[in-house]
Amino acid sequence: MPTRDVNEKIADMFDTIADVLELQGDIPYRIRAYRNAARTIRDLPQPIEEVAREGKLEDLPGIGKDLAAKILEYLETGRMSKYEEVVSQVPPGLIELLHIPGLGPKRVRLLHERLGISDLEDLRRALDSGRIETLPGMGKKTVENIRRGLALYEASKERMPLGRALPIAEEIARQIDALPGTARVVIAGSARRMKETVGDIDILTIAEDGEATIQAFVRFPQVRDILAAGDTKGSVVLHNGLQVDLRVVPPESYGAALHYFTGSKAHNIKIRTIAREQGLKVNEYGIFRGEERIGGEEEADVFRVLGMPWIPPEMREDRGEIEAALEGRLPTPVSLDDIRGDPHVHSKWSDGANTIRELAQAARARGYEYIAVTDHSPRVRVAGGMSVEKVWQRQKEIEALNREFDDFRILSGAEVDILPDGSLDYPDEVLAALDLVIVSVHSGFKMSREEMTRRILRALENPYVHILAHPTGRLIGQREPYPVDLEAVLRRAAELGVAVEINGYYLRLDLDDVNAHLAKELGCTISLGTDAHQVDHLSMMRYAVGVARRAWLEPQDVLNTKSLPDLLAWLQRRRSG
DNA sequence: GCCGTTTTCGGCCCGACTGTTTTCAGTCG
Repeated sequence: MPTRDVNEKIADMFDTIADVLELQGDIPYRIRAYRNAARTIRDLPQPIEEVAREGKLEDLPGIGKDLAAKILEYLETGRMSKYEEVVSQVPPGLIELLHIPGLGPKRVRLLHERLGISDLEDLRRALDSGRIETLPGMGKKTVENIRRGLALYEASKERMPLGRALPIAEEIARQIDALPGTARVVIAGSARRMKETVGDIDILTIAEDGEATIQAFVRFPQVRDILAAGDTKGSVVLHNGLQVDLRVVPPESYGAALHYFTGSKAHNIKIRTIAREQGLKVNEYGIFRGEERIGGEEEADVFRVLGMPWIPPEMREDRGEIEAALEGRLPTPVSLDDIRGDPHVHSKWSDGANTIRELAQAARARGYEYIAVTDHSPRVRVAGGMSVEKVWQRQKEIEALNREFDDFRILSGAEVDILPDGSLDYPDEVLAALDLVIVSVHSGFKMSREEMTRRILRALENPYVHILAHPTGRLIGQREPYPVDLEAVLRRAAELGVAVEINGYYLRLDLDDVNAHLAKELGCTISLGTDAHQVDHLSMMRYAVGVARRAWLEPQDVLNTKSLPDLLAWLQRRRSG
């Protein structure tokens, strides 16, 4: 069975080939070609084997005759001779050194050729012995930078989940905003694009006195190390290890700089290429025709001069958004304002921290029309799963609460465990009495791909099921997705009218952006749920929306953009049909 | 190595910062 694991594998091989070619001083354009191809394959929603089978490898952007042949070779033989050839030419540990900030191909090569440094351990020893300073072009400061780069690399091998990093960034932005002379402040970079993890935080500001702003910034209490502090740029590492860069930009360049520092890099490259074709130049200072500045104060200027509408940051990954914008078919992605309720919330009846009343009040205060309280079923013992008896008791409480509200509705729901054989953890008569039934896998992850697929497919067949939650079970930075033929699951869900979830809990974000896009293409309805276990978690809806926007989902693709009457009709549809 | 209503060769995004350079190389975003 083809899987996207193979995509990852081939993308990694191409990236490694690019690394080695860099070390060998090959021409930059060939190196870039490998990197572009790696990115294309990594972002591909379907297994590359399918593309290969249809003979469409060369239709993929950045894949030509040569790379298509290499992919085919790997798919057919399990090996790629170019990869094996280049990898055998360098010591295995040398490639990793390229990933240390401050070390590029030239310096790694110098270290290797002159000092015999071949891996992290060699580098650490050479730093301690002071030998590196004897090399040409390696002064004390460069060596010190490499030392810091090594520490940074080891400390931050893992990127920080967006749900941790964004609140930290927002707090720092607030502190900058409170400084005297700050006119504007905005978070840019991958955090603005709502990428599921971020490597560092980029913040832009317009300030009267750049130097004073930077000096204040590097003295914020969260700061552990100051990496740079000039009059337009400051760079720090916080106590939690997160790197934050602050840039002071002039008002006339604000929009151009915001676009530039939001990225992604691939998106920016394509924008600049298109600008060049039109005889324009786009950089972080503005948009220029010859010497003449024709825009740059607002971000929309960048897109307008190139003849396209403003593209939402979450879509700027060079996954076709620029072409879509130019052709006037850029979707308007779902936004937080479109969300009318939260269909996945836990109360004290299972492992939630708050009462149903507290959850309802918090949801109502957010402007929602409804929530579904979806406590766990008994099998999930660690989560205080509800016995059938408790389901009936809870039902009474919900009915009583609903009589108190005339502009808000609590739906009685459950997150029902999918047992290893694919049956559900409540009998049908209980499911039938619930307004909204979520199903999900919480245990028995270690089955084969075929068994897991069969298990989930069987659960979907139950006519009382409305939503499949966190369909891959992954936890960012903690647990890989369980093996499953996700495409088969999504296909069947679309046929049966079962919605699939983008779980907004910051460690889940499951489905992810690529799979959520695939789900849309296959015709699935998608439910954005927070899986909140306390009232504060209701705010994680913004992460679910972020993933949805990265997946190009529009309001009509999303279950909980429906009004309460429309939602109730949708919930009834499968049961009555 | 890819790509093409400026096509099959000759391009390929581009500026800043840092350190060590005496005019610029290496790295980064």
